[in-house]
Amino acid sequence: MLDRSILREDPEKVRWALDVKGVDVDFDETLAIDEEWRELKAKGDELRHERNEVSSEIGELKQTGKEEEAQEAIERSGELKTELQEIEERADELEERFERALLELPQIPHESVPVGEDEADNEERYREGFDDLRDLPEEVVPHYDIGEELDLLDFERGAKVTGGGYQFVKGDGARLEHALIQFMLSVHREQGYTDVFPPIPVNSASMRGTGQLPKFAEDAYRVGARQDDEYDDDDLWLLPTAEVPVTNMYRDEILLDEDLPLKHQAYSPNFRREAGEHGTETRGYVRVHQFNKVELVNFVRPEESYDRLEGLLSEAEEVLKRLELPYRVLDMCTGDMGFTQAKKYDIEVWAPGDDMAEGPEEGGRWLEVSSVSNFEDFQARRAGIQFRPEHHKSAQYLHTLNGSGVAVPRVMVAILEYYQNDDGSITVPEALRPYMDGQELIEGHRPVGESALGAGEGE
RNA sequence: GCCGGGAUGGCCGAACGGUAAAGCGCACGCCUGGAAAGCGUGUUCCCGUAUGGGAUUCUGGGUUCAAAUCCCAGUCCCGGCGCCA
Repeated sequence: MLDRSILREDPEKVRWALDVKGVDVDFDETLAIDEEWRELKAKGDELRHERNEVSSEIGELKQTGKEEEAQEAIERSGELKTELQEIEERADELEERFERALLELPQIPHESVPVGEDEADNEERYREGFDDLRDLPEEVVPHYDIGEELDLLDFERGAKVTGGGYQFVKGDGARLEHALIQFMLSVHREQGYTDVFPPIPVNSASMRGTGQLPKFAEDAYRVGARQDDEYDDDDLWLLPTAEVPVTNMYRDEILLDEDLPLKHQAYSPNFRREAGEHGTETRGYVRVHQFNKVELVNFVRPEESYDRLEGLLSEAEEVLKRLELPYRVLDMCTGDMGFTQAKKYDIEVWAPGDDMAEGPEEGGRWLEVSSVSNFEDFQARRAGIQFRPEHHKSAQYLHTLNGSGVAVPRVMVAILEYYQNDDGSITVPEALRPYMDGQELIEGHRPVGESALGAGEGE
């Protein structure tokens, strides 16, 4: 949420943000609402002042036994009440509209962000890990095929048990995923993160605090209600990212200066409806309705947030470096950045299995595994998270940042493809072996059930 | 799930229909060679350049000229009973 004073003092800046982020709202109307509200508010305050005076007069008159005069004053008070009601009703309505409009204004991008329309305008900052690539098989088999061949991924049964977009990860695949999670958590623990195991359902107030609501209701799963039912603050949703519970952990609180910077990491499943995403990327373990992620959340002093953004980026990168997976880092442009962010980097890992037009020269494709963002005080203001710079001073909004400690499934994809061997087995990255009882190779399993027979995979 | 009690500033805590005490903490000022103590002022949000005004006792409704206070609904906390990995 933007500070309302910025709308009054520098509306052009807001207009610019709307333009470069490609957000379409009637900003002039919002300004007009604010103006009219202030007028009514002043008038209402005046009437209320009068009424307060009359009211305390009544108190005095009653106590000194002047019943008649008191009666007169009571009548006068009644008149004021009617008048007030009219004005305040109108003012309340305007304020509500203003608040709602305020929630739909996006964060203003930082001056260092490249201006652009869509992903084509993102700027690549650098690549890592391409100098010393592994020897790959002639044809790298895409993860969804090799995952099924080795019986590590099972999309059909996931669809049977739950629905399309859900999957079973099995055997060594499941072990690999567990290992990845534990590995990430310990890397970040070394970097000074405190572990948090968050609740999975979160209420609407939390979803609003981090910016998922009201604009993105259709992307999240409702709990105990129909998707399109109206919702209030206490209604529940399945978390789309652990950012929601972890950031909102301190909602409506004031932290102490010595608490900062505060670094939390949270492993959780994430639930996304991916509404309207059909046709693009529905295959495999890349865009699914439920996936695991280790999320990094930082609470910092405002003047430190941009340094911390760089720190957060390298903390997230560390995971890929230690896994020796090639990747690149993008500076996201204004149009591709998202509603809540002031600046954002994406980390994309190289998955060599599927050649795609947008991929690197080596073939394969890029997979976004992490977004590292600075929200400045946008979320803090929505969620009411403040800190006290010095014990005496008044509280001010802190800055929040977050980054995926990389999304687990897409790293699984990269491992299944990049660590693939000629004989169709998968080498376990060295960094993960301690988390898999020293296992070095994944050779797959014999599938269970007669449906596998026809595919030539059975006995 | 049922029954009972509760929610007031950064913290503690009074007022229990007449318009939100006191204390602690913290800051500023006075005092001091300096500090402590002491004294004074301040310490939520909104409108206003400002004098100033308004709002605010968990949230939302209601009763009343007037609600922290009474009534209804909800949320959370505490205690008891029940159920339960």
